[in-house]
Order: sequence, then C-alpha cells, then structure tokens
Amino acid sequence: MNSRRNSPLSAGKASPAAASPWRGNRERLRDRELKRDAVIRAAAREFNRKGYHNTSLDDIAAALEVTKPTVYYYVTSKEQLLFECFVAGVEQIRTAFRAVRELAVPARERLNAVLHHYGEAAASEFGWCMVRAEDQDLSPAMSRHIKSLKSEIDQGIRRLIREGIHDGSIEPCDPKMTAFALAGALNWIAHWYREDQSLTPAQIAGAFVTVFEGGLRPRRGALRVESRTRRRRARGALAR
Amino acid sequence: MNSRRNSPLSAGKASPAAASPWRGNRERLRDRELKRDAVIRAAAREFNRKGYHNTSLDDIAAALEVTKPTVYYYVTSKEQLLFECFVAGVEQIRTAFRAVRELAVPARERLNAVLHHYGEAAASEFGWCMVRAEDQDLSPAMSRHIKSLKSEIDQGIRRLIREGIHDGSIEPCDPKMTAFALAGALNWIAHWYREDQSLTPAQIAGAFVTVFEGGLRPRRGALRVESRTRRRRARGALAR
DNA sequence: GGAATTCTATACTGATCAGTATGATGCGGG
DNA sequence: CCCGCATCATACTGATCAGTATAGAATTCC
Repeated sequence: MNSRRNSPLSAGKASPAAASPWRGNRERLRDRELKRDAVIRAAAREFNRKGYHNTSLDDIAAALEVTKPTVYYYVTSKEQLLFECFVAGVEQIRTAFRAVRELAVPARERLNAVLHHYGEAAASEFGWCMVRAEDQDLSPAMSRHIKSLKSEIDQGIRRLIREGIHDGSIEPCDPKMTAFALAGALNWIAHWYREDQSLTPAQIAGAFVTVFEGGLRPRRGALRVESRTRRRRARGALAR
Repeated sequence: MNSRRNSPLSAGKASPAAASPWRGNRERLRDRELKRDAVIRAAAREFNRKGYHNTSLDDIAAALEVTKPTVYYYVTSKEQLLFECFVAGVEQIRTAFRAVRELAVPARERLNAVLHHYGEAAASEFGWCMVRAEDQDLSPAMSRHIKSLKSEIDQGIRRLIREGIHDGSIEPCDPKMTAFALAGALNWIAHWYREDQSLTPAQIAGAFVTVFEGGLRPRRGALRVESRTRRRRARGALAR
C-alpha cells in the first residue's frame, strides 16, 4: 500500500544483521519475540546515537519503518526499553563471570577474561545503555533492579581481585578502588567507541587488559637518564 | 513579602560554602559575577543530582529560592548553563597541565600529578557536568567547543605518556589506548562519587594513581602456590 | 526626591512527546 | 464466507518545560 522504501536509513555498519523484520517482508514472519528483539535493538541504536532523552518513540518507530503504537504493542514504556537494553548488555558480562568461574587458573587470568568480555560488551550495541542507564531516568523499581545488577558485577570484580591477591597472582591493592578503576575505564569505552572505531572491540579490550596488568611504572628498572631536552619554561596564559 | 524559608533544602554536605547570595541578605550584594557564579554552581548541583534532562530551570531557580526569569537574567539558556559547568570543571585540569609543565621531573611523575588533579576535578561539584556534557544535548557550536577542550586534555595526557616512554619513566605502551583507559577510570569517578563518599577526592585520586602505576601483575614474581580451595563448579543458572 | 538602572516576580506561549482511544487490516480456522 | 485474533495506523490528549512579555520593586546617582 505505502511505498516501503528500502532505501537510505544509514543503518550503521555495526551489526548490519539486525534489519527490520517488517521491511517489505510479505510473508509476515509472525514471530513475536523476533520483532520484539528488533524493537529493542533499534532502541539501543537510537539511544546510542542521540541519547535517551533526545530519542522519541517516534524516532525508534521511524527507524523500524513502523509507527509508535506498533512499538507499544511490544513494550509497555520507553523506560522499559531502556531497561531491556541495559539487561541485554549486562547479561553478556554475567555470562563471562559464569564461564570463568570454572577455570582452574590464577585469579588474575580469570579477571582478565572477565575484563575482556566487559570491554567488548561496553563497545557493543548495548554498551551505551548498559553504562548510561541512570537511576534518575527510571522508576524506583527499575532503578533498584539496575543497581542490584551493577552491584553484582562490581562485587564479582572485587572478589576476583581479592582472590588474586590471596593466590599471589595480583599485586596487593585496595580491591574496591581497583575495581572502580577497572570498571570505569571499561565503561568509558561506551562513550568514545561510537566516534572512534579504529580498533575492534576485542583489540580495545586486549589493549586495556595489557595496561591494567602492567601498569605505567617500568618493569625493568633503569630509568634511561636523558638530556632533559625541551623543558618548556612557564608561558603566561594559553588562549582564553 | 513571601516567607523566605531558610529551612531544609538539604544543601548537601559538599561545599556548604556556596549558599545562595540572595537568601535574606538584606544589604544586596550587587556583585553580578558572584550571583552568576551562584547560579552556575546551583545548576551544577542539580544536574549532578538529577541529570541534565530531569532538571528544569524552575528546579534550579527553586534551589536558589528565586524564580526562573531571575536565572535567565544571568544566563541565556539552559544549554549555556551546562556549558559553563563543563568549562568550570575542565579548567581545573587545564590548570594542572600548566602547573606541571614547569616541573623538572620524569614525565611519569608529571602525569601522576595531572591525573591526581583530574581525579579531584571529577569528584568535584562540576565533575558530573564535565564528564557528561554530551554533544547530543548541545548546539553544534558548543558541541564543537567542548570536543576541542576534551581533545586538548586527551592530547595532553598522550603527550605525557609518550614523553614518559621516551625518558624511560613509563613502560612502553600504546599512548592512545592508555590515555583512554586512564581518563575513563577517572571520568567514572563522577558517576559513583555522588553515592559513595567514603573517601575524600584526594584519597581516591591517590588510590587510582597507585593502581595505574603498579598494575595488577605482581612486581616481585613468585606466585604463591596455593591449594586451590573453593573452586566452585558450574551452577546451572542464577536467579532470573 | 525623582529618574535611571538594576534586578525580580507573575503569568503566559509554543513546542515536544509519552502514552492512548479507536478502528482498520490481514490472517487462520470453521 | 465469516468470526476472532493478532497486528498496525490515524489522530488525539495531557503534561512538562524552555523561554518571554510585562510589569513592579529596590538601589544608586543626581
């Protein structure tokens, strides 16, 4: 009836798989779950691009080439959309924890594996929602739920750090602050990965784990004493 | 005329100094700049508490016990408020860079000093705004300005890392990824410090710098081989 | 003491947007 | 061929909120 333009939409190169199950598909795949997933993925992409508050449900509907009531047919509220996106992201990390729990290797290696998955999740489609789902934007009930999931992950990291300190695979440190530092660095990936996709998520996660492991201080002593060239003297003020 | 309640307001224990210059101050300090600053600080506090989009200008005005047009007398738009808060936060870090530029110590130590200030800025009143000011919420012009300031800081960190690698005070690494990791960890402070103020900003910054410096891998070899106790076996699924 | 200036409040506008009321369409089974 | 379910669109409502028009109060300068 209407024209059903297959056209531009600029679907973004990330996961081109998730095309709309509506688009010109005459034989009506009537798989409710599949369509529901498509709605959630579309929401994640839009939130990722424009932020939660700058994305209207009409935008999400438009991205799927349907109308708003259709979206509401699959979810009950905008809030729920954000929540589902969050859960989708977090679930990847929880899976990583479960997988790692069985490995009989030093805790640092298990931690590295979790952090690697964490980084990939942060760079994923749902990374932004996972990281930015704010208590302030959600009802008290969902806010509590999200906090609890976040806390579970935080505690999991702390536990691995403590175990690592105990089994000698991790340098003694403050588990809480260390966990905050690690998680923070990884969460932040969700902020910049959108703009700078020069590396794959796996490469980024790998680079981060390397940094975490080694630290900045050189491992093999011997500060190379160097002619301290180009030591700038004070300059008054910069621009502005 | 109206009652001028001095009362609850729950000003938050952070920087109790910044009381409203209006409140019952009979002799009208007519320092425009002072009031303008108060407006910006109040905005920062409200944004910090509820997020940019969940804070109306009426809220900000109410926090100052004035009305909306009064706020507009000092700033031209909500957007500008966010921008000013951002700049206030970033300026602390730029100051740190300038201060450190003159020190004749290895680059790692200069980097540490900058990171320390960075952490304190993130935990400050303006931390949230500095970290969360999103391009998506701002006009193209301001968005560009913010990006440029952010980039300046990023480049500054990368430069220090490169210098450190060169002078041997920093373990060779990828400067870009390392800078992202460091900045990310510090930025994230702005997210959780609101909820968990068990440490002072300086303590947090110190703990983070320690983590960055040392890394997770033990410095003095010798994995303490331990009876691998309590290695849990796979459990089916967790709750949910 | 009055005019100019600076500051502030009351009350409105216009736009956006989450969520819905209502009803149309296609589909399968009888 | 018609009933009933699932799916979807058109068109509306109600609330929120950035920003403003207008007028009024306080302060300073002359």
